[in-house]
Amino acid sequence: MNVADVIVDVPTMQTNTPYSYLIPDDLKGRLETGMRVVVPFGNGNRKVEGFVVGIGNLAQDKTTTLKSISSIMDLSPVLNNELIKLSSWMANKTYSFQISCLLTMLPSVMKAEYSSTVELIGEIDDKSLANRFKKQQVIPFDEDHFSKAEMAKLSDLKKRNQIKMTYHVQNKAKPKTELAILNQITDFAEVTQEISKNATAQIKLLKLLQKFPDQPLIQRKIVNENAISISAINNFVKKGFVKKIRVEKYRNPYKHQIVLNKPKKLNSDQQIAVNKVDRAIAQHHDRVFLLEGVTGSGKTEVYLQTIQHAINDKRQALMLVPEIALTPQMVGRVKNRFGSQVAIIHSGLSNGEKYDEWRRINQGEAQVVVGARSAIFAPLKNIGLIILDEEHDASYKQDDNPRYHTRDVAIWRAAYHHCPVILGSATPSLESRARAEKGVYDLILLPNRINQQSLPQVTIVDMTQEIEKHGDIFSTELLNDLKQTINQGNQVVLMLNRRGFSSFMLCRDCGHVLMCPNCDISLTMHLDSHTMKCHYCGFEEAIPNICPVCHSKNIRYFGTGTERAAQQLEKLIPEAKILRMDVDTTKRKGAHENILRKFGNHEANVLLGTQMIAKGLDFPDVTLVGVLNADTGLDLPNFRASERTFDLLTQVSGRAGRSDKNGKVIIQTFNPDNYAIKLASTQNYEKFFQKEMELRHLADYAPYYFTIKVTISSLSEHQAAKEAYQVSNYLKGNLEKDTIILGPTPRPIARVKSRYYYQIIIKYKRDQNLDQALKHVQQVSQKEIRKGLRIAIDPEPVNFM
DNA sequence: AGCACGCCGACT
DNA sequence: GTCGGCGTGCTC
Repeated sequence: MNVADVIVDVPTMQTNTPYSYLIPDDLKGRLETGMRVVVPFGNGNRKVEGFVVGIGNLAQDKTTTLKSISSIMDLSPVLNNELIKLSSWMANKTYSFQISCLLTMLPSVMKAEYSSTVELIGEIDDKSLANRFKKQQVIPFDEDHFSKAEMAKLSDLKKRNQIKMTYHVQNKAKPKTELAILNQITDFAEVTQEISKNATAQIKLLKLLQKFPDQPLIQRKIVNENAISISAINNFVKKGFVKKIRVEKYRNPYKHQIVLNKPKKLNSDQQIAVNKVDRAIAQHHDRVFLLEGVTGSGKTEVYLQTIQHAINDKRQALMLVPEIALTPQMVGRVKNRFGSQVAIIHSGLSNGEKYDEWRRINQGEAQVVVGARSAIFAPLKNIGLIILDEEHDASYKQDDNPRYHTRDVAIWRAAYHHCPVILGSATPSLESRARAEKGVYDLILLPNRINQQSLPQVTIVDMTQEIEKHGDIFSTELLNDLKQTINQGNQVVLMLNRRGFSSFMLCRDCGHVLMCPNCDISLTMHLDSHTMKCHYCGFEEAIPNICPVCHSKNIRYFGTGTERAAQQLEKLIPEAKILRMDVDTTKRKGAHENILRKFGNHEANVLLGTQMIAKGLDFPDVTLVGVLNADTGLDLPNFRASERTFDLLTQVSGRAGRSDKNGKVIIQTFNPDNYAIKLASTQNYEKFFQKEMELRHLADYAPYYFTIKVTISSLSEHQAAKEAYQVSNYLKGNLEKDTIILGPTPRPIARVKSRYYYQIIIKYKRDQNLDQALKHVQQVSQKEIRKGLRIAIDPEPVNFM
């Protein structure tokens, strides 16, 4: 056991494989698989972080001389075998580097920080450079801190050994540690002879060591629990019988004095669902259940009770929710049921807090983990149940490398742990629902709202008939209902899926539309910040008074965002007290909770927001929901546009009438006959599913075909286009005949952050050559990649912009 | 990624 | 003639 296989933190195609390192004697016995290490890599004395993925003996046929591991970064492993296996599966499945997968599975503080220093050894004649070394011989090396001439001088000095570069790998993850001792004795009989008979403390310590010869013993515990003094321990250190080391300090699992909520009584549908899942938990069966329940049907109670069963079975539960549904309301329900056994991972935690929570889970102190996408990698060791709430939600797909889908990872982990998965939704993804149809998943229906509440009454308002009357935002019907609801003391949720005040500026004289200088997208006006903003790259500039092209004063702003809607509504209904909730008002930490708390306390009667208000909110006094423009998602260049619209409308409608009061929903649209809008108004998922399946079948899209999006981008449009055609030609020549290749085409928003994007869509049912062809593409384009080209391979993309 | 090696153009 | 530009290969 003298060699460790290490995945190094060098994310490239060529280094995407384990490298072998010798384990130096002083690290033997301490190094374990799953630990992070610092290793030398490449020329000079460059050091990088790496993950030990295996320990073994040096293969006989290895002729290369191996380098040695420099140091260990962790006191105990941060990865178990399951997660190491998962990372390699994931890398393969998402066409990404294993190191990227490993790093996304862990809290961000585990990614090392790199820096380097230069030490002056000889003399330098260069004046400016000599100045830098005036105060000290060792200075930090930062490439853009030195001029080009100085850099040249430095590399020259280095060649002549006049300076020395040192590379540092900083570990940002600093768990609390405490002193422990590690046994060094091999022959206990011999040592026993050596110790004087009246040294009682030493004899006691020796016996303790003999009992646990291989594990570190915590000094504090030896002193407190065995009544052995520190001086006896230090004596042993002097004699070389033990070595002092630092080990991670384990938190005391605190017992929370919290009144736990009792399980609620289930209706018969819920009971059937719970029973089915329970059976799978008990039988260690990795079954996938699709729990399809209308909004308000009590899915959460099913989750909570099945989680309880996993715990009763001495196993753990993992519950995933979309980030925006991770509201205090939802978290509260889980915490109140399971108390201190719950770990919550949400975006509001600082990196340090996330690390603490992660360690708690890793130490086995949490039995239930709740979190958004990345929580699927929680280091639970004995999972009995995995839940994906709102399984259709787009946020479950990671939009950059590694482009994994949480659902796939969940199913992989469930298979590993032999436990069931619940995919819950009122509007399942077509893929999941189709799988349930085929019997791959087990379909469980919750067709009724709990307590026999009726679904809210939904009215579709045709805005093409309304536009003349009140500007273009509020229809007469919605205004009347708003007034009525507010006067009755009830509350309203209004959704407008567009941020800002106006979505674009148009010059009436020359037709110029103000665009982002870095992206092919118009700038949105924000009154809050008095700027024109780009929603893609964050560019901001002052709001112009005149057209920047023809200098005409005749400029107008079009398109309505949440800001303008709020302003208009204040004018139209003065008694409306409005809370606005969108990316702009929730940026600050805790702002999200704040807004919802205020709304819950009736400090406002209208909650106006973007799609982030559609999910999970449960306010009993909301009796009216208004969708100001149901069309925003419909014309996106995405084959899931209808699905998204149906989902969004169904979700937001579900916010109305959740207690004993009846709810009403008004959907304003310019496409009153659109099937997604019509069917959402009756919450008819089944019919929508049938209709959408027909269309997907006709257009050869999911779930009938798998999709892969290949995006080629570069700062040079020419390079991107050229390479895109080369890639597409290669694929056309190497994929099977019934695989469909669309493109290359410029992406719908062809330029973002000054990069030009081309994309190719591959649609296939089964293609044996696909994997190899795509890997070939990644391999072959290395040259272009060096010149700034990027190739992103995205299996089952959710975003086409 | 980061470094060395090696091959070509523009300069004291 | 040499210096240094960048294209290419390699890292246990």
